[in-house]
Amino acid sequence: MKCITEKSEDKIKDAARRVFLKKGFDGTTSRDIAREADMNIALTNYYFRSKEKLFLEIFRDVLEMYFNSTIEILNKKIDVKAKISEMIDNDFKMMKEEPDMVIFIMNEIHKEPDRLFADMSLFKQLKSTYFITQLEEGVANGTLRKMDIENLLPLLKCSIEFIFLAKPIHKKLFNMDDAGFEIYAEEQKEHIKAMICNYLVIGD
Amino acid sequence: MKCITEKSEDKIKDAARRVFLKKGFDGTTSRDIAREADMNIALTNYYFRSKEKLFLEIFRDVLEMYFNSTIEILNKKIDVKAKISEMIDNDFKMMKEEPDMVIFIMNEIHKEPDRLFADMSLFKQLKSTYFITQLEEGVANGTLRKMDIENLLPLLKCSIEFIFLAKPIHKKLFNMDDAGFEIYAEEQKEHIKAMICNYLVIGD
DNA sequence: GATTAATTTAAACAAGCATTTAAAACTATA
DNA sequence: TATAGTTTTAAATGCTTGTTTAAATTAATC
Repeated sequence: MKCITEKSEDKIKDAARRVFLKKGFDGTTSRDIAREADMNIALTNYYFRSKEKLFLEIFRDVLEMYFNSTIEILNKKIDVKAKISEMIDNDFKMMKEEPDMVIFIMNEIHKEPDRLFADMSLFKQLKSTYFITQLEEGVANGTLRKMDIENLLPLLKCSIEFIFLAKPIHKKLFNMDDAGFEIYAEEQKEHIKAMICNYLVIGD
Repeated sequence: MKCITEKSEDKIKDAARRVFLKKGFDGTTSRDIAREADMNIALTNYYFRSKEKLFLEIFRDVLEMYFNSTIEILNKKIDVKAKISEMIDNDFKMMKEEPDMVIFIMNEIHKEPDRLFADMSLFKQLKSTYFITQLEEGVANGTLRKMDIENLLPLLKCSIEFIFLAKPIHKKLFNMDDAGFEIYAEEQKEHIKAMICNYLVIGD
């Protein structure tokens, strides 16, 4: 992944990504980024023209990363139960690899909803996945409860993402260390899979 | 609620609460607060000594507000199904009244987890509610699935809170205006109640 | 190897930041 | 009404912010 001699532009972008994800746009200074990248403070503007433009580039990338794996799974030719399980596993993996991502996305969109318009194509893709067809077929078959994608998708996303969002609260409230939290999260994951399938799949 | 002549100290605190909730600590300047309160910029420091101290007072209040109604409901002498329903209704109401609250809490804790230590008593209260006894009794009875409070509580909280957290995304993704979102949220609320009870209560 | 272009640098820029100052304007008590 | 205490004010504090400058250094082209 990492080149021997990473280009300055990429070095800055990678560093900025790390800092922005941790501290958010408002909490990050140009000097923070330069320090993290180990580069001169003027180079951010030389390559990206402004802090705002650099941020928007990164935000676009992060949003894409957040949605891409989901879209991929939703289009897989596997049955609904397996798909739900994989969706949740994937979210779980994502939250472990990029624990700052979801709170970052939610917070930046909350403060400036227009930032969301960065990439419309992602939304179009999400609205035309094979999963939607599967749900409709299942309802017609009588194997699935009637439920719109609008209602099901957030259920799949929220449960895992929320416990990572609220990780500090959980650790404090239930006296867990990081290892304890991992065990707890795995437990929770299985509950969620069972609960959603239970509800969606008729006669499960 | 609002006095005819609100004391300056309260005027500043109320204004600061509004601004902090909307923009977060980093995104809020002393001048923002003074402008919102329509007061001289020096008065914030006159009454609260610093922006940080004012913030911590407000953060404590918000955290208390977030947990208090939950604790109250968990201690009610009503059956588990009714309690779950009321918990979810309460979260729903809270998110409509204070849409910025949850993202604010999550974000500030994420950036500075030590802020959470502001009020330990809330956590103690949460860990000794009547609901825990009820769950244990239900498991002993064979009426409830074996499930720890650690696993159940986040399920109750996450589903409603998450769709409000991600409200801009939902509106954009599913082409909703504010009215449409309200209808959608009500729908989702009923799904969540049914799904959780379905899973928890044996033979439901 | 000289000349042009691209990159990096230290220093400076004005604007905005949280906070402080000291004087002014109130309010309450005598 | 005079006096002491509280509250509010405009102005200034020193520091940090994002961004720019112009010179220095490196790389590329002939």
